[in-house]
Formats: sequence, C-alpha cells, structure tokens
Amino acid sequence: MKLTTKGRYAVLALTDLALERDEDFVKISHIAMRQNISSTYLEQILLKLKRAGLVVGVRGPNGGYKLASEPEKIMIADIINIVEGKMEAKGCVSKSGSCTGVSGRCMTHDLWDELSRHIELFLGQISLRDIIKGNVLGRSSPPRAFNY
Amino acid sequence: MKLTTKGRYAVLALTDLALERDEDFVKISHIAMRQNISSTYLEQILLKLKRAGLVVGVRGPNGGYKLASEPEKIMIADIINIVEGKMEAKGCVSKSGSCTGVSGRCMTHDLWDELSRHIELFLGQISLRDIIKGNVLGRSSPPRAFNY
DNA sequence: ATATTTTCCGAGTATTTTTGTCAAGAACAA
DNA sequence: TTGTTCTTGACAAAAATACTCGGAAAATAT
Repeated sequence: MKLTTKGRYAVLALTDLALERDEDFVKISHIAMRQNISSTYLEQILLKLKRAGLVVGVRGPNGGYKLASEPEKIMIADIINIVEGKMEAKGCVSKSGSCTGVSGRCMTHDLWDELSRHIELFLGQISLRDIIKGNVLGRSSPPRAFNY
Repeated sequence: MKLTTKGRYAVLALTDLALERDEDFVKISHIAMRQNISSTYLEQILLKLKRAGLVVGVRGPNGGYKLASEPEKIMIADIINIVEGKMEAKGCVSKSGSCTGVSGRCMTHDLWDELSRHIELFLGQISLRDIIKGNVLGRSSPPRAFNY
C-alpha cells in the first residue's frame, strides 16, 4: 500500500471541509492555513478529488470547495485511492496476469494481495463522519476474537 | 505503512530460504538468480536481516545464509519492520507528542494510528511457513462477519 | 601459505517519487 | 471592466529508493 503525505493531506482537507459543511464554500487558502499545508500543493490534491466527484469547486469570488455529498458517504479508502492511485501492494505482477519468477515461484503473491484487500476493507469502513466524530478507535478489532 | 521493493525482496528471499531449509547454506547469488533480484542489492537486505538475528550467515566456500529459526516462528511483520524501518503511518507527530496543527486540529491522528496497528496485526499473524504452505488466503476475513 | 570463495561493510551513484513553485488562463461577481 | 479565485500544466527542488562498487574479513581447499 502507498500512504504518503498526499493521502494524508487529502484526508485532512476533506475532514476540514466536513467540519465546515454549513458554510458555502471553503477556499483552498483557508484549508491550507488551518491544516498547515502548502496551498499550491493542496490545489493539485483537491483537483483530483474534484475530478473524481468527491468535492465540488466553484471559481470566482466566494468560490472554493465543498463536499459533494454527506460526510458519512465518503469513505477514507475512496479518498486515498483517488489521490494515490489504486492501492498496489502486489509486487509481482506480470503482464500475463499470473506472476512467474525466473524459477516460476511467486509464493508471496497471495500475501500482498490479501494485505491490499485487508487495508482496503479497513479504510472502506471508515467515513469522514467517523473521523470528525472520533469514531475511529476500536474498529480494528482482531479478525477472530476467540483466537486470543 | 511503507511497502517497497526492499520489503518484498526480503520476504521473497526468506521464503526462498524457508523452502531450502534442508540444504546447509544458500548463497546470495543463488537466491538472487532464482528470485530475479540484483544480488548486490540483496546483500544489503540480508545483512540487515542478519543483524536483526533472523538469519545466520557464514562466509567462505560453501557459505551462505540460513534461517535462524523455524519458518513458523518468523512473521512477515518482523521482516518488513526490519528492512523498512518501523512502520509509520501517522503523519501528525510533533516533538511534543500530542499533535497540534495550526488551528489545533488533528482529527486524523487516530485514523493513521489504527491503520498502522491493523496492518501490523495482519502481517504479524502470517509466518513464512504460511506462505510456503499457501495458508495466506482467508486470513483477512471481515472483522465482524455478521455485519455482512 | 596461498588462492578462492563468500559474506561483510561503507560509501557512492542513479533513478524515481514526492513535494512544491510558477505563470498563464478561465470563470465569475461587482 | 476589474479584481478575485479557481484551473491547468509545466517545471524545479528535495527526498527517498534502488542499485553499484571496491575492498576487507573469514572460511575453506589445495
């Protein structure tokens, strides 16, 4: 999986927008100042999110950005997938689909595959609303509790 | 989390060693050839794993590397943590410990914290033996099955 | 002992990714 | 119009990653 500042900034910015939901439109410069991010860098990120339809942006005076839908409908996994590109934890993909090393072994394929799925499942369960409400903790309880 | 080729190479190499467990010592060049990795690059990686005590290496003719313990005792999380450095998915750490943005908000702290824990939990459950036996699939079943 | 094989180790280089800047253009409102 | 603000792409700096190199140390065989 890829998790860089870009993804974090995106989540931060959208969290900010979620908090400011009532106000008409929030300017990039405001978000950037509040969250301490380079505003020009944030531009790129919000642009991607806009193209993907997660936010709407209007230009001109009193313009800015706004969430396109309810905070509870926007999942963290979506945000990250958009700005970072689809999560890719494989590492042994070949064009043919099945991965073959020189000796034909690629025992680890399933591992990266499952990890990817696992992360996506986790982040797919958490919405922006969960974050602003602080409902994040405790979500990652062990898969099978009776194993412990 | 950080997952680069270094981590993948490490898991690949150790998987290779796990398969070759019976033979005395496996040379870097053999692993590199089989797994199609640059052997000089693999050197660095195996060195780290050796310093961490996961493998033992002897030099000289008939030398090479060998797992330090049973494949079922070596967890993927350990391998990755060693070669990539401790996983760090936070993003809002300040020297003071508690993270404060310009406006004092850092709602996303808990999120990265939980994600990190979640990934580590997953990779901490899987051993080298699971990989060579193909016991990886199905481990990432949804946290609460009755939710679906 | 000497040569050979292999790991060990530090340093260095190259490539890619990330991060951030700039400048010109477009939409909008007053 | 005039000024504000987003839009867009091209570009540059910085950091991380991937990989190489040259040699030293250890073990072995001859």
